[in-house]
Amino acid sequence: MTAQKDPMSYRDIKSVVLDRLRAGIWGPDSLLPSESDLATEFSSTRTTVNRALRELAEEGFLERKRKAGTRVLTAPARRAQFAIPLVREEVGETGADYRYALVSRQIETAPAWLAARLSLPAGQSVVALTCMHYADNAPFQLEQRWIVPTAVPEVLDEPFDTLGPNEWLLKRVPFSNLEFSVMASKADEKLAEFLDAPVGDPIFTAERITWLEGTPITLARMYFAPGYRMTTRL
Amino acid sequence: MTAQKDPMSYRDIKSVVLDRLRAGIWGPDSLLPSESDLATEFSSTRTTVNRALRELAEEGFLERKRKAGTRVLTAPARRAQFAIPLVREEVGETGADYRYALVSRQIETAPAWLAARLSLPAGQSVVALTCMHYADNAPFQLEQRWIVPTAVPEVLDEPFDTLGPNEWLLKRVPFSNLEFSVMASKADEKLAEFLDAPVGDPIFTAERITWLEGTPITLARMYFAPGYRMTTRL
DNA sequence: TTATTTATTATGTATACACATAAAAGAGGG
DNA sequence: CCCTCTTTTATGTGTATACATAATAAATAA
Repeated sequence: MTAQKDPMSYRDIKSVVLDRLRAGIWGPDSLLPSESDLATEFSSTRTTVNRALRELAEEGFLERKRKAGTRVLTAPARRAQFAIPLVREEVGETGADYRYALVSRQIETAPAWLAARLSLPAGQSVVALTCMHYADNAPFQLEQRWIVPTAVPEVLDEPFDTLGPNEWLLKRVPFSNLEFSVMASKADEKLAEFLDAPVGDPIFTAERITWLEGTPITLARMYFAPGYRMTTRL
Repeated sequence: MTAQKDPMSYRDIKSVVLDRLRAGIWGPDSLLPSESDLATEFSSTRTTVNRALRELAEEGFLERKRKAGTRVLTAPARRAQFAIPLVREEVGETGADYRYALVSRQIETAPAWLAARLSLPAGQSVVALTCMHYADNAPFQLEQRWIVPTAVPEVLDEPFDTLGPNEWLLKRVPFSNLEFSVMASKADEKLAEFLDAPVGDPIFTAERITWLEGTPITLARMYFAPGYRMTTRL
C-alpha cells in the first residue's frame, strides 16, 4: 500500500506510523515490526526509524522496551502539555491590551502555611504582593505573591509599581525548578471585588512555587476571572 | 572547570548545560557556543551535542535557529506536562481501592450546547451517561459523558454497568485526536450530593472531547471531589 | 545610499556503522 | 518440574560523515 521508493524523512515515517495507528492497522496493544524491518520497508535506515519511533513514544503513543519491541499504547496521549501562562503574553495573544497594576506591597512574617509550603524557618519575613492584570481594562487575573528576600535581596528595594513580579523575577533568576498546580477555589469578598465576580463563585486558580537550586524563592497564586479555562489539543 | 576526558553521553551534556543555565553562566537571552565548539569542549561529536541541545529546546529551555545559533530563553520551561488522568490508575496510585458505578444511562437528543461543541446535526441522538468513580468508597469523580452512536454503533448495546465508558472506548477506538480543558465550576445539587460536598462549592472540572479522524465521538465532563488539584513539577 | 545577489555559517537531517544493554527465549542441571 | 545460566534480539546510544536549509553577513550593483 504505502509503497515509497524515495527515502522518507523521520517526519514522514512518524506520520505514516500515526496514520496506521489511527486506521487501526496496528491496533491497541499490538507489537510493531522491529526498527530494522521498518527501515527496510521505508527504504530508510534504522537510525531514522529510531528517531521517528522514539519521538512517537515521547509523545505518548508507543511504548518501547529493549528486546521486547515497540508496543501501541492502549490509552494514547496520556500527557497533556499546557502552556504555563505568562500573563502579558496570554492577554496579548487574544489581541486585548494588557495592563498591570500593583494593589499592595508589604513586608510581613511568613504565615504558617506559607512557611510550611516553602520550608521556611519560623519567623522568616517575606515580601507580600497583590497585583492585578487586566485585559482591555477588564480584570483578567489577580495575583498574590510572596517572595523570600534572603534568596533575592534586591526585592526589598523594588517597588513593583510598573513591572509585575513575575517578569521582574524572570530577569534576575537565571533558571529554576518549579511546581505548578491548578485547582478550583471560591471567591471571597476580596477576590469577588477585584475580579468583578459574585462572592462564592468558582475561581480557576493556579499556584506556582519556584526554587533556585533547592532554595525556595517565591510562591504565587493566580486567580483567574470567571469563565477562564486552560485548554490543550493533541 | 568541567574538564572531562572521557566521552560524555547526551544525557551528561544535557545536565552540564542545565547546570550552567542554573548557575547563570549562560544567562537569559545569551547565545550558546555552536554545536561544533561544544562538541570539542566535551570531547564528543556534533551529533551527540545536537541531540542534547535539541531535547533541551523541546523541553523549553533553549531556542534554536539555523545560522542564528542557540539562545537561552528568558522565560524557561513555559509548558507544563500534566498527566491526563485515567481514573482507575490515578486512584490506584494513591493506594486506594478503585470502584466504578453507573448512575444513569439514557438515549437522548443532543442538547444544543453539545451539538454545537461537537458540530452535530440538529436532533442527533446521543447516549448520555452519568458515572461515579470512588477511591476507598469516598467519592472521587463524577463523570458526565455523551457518546455519539453514529460514530460508535456498539455503544447502543453496551450497558456500562461494570466497565466505565472511558475504558470501554479505549478498547474500541484505536487512536484519536482530543481536546482537553480544565476549569472551575460550581457544585449544583446533583454534584453536591454525589461528591459529598456543600452546594455552591468550587469543583475542579476537566472536559475532554474526542474525535476519530475528524468525526466527534464523545464529550466527557469530569467533576472532581473538593480539594483536588492537578500538579506538575519541572 | 539602498536594493539585490552571493557567500558563509549554524543548525537540521540522513546514512552507515559499532558497541552497549535490557529482556525474553532457550538450554541445561537439579 | 523449577531454577539458573547462556544466547539471542530489539532497542539505546555514540561516532564519523555528508549534504540540506535557513538566516545572517558580506559583496556588489543600481
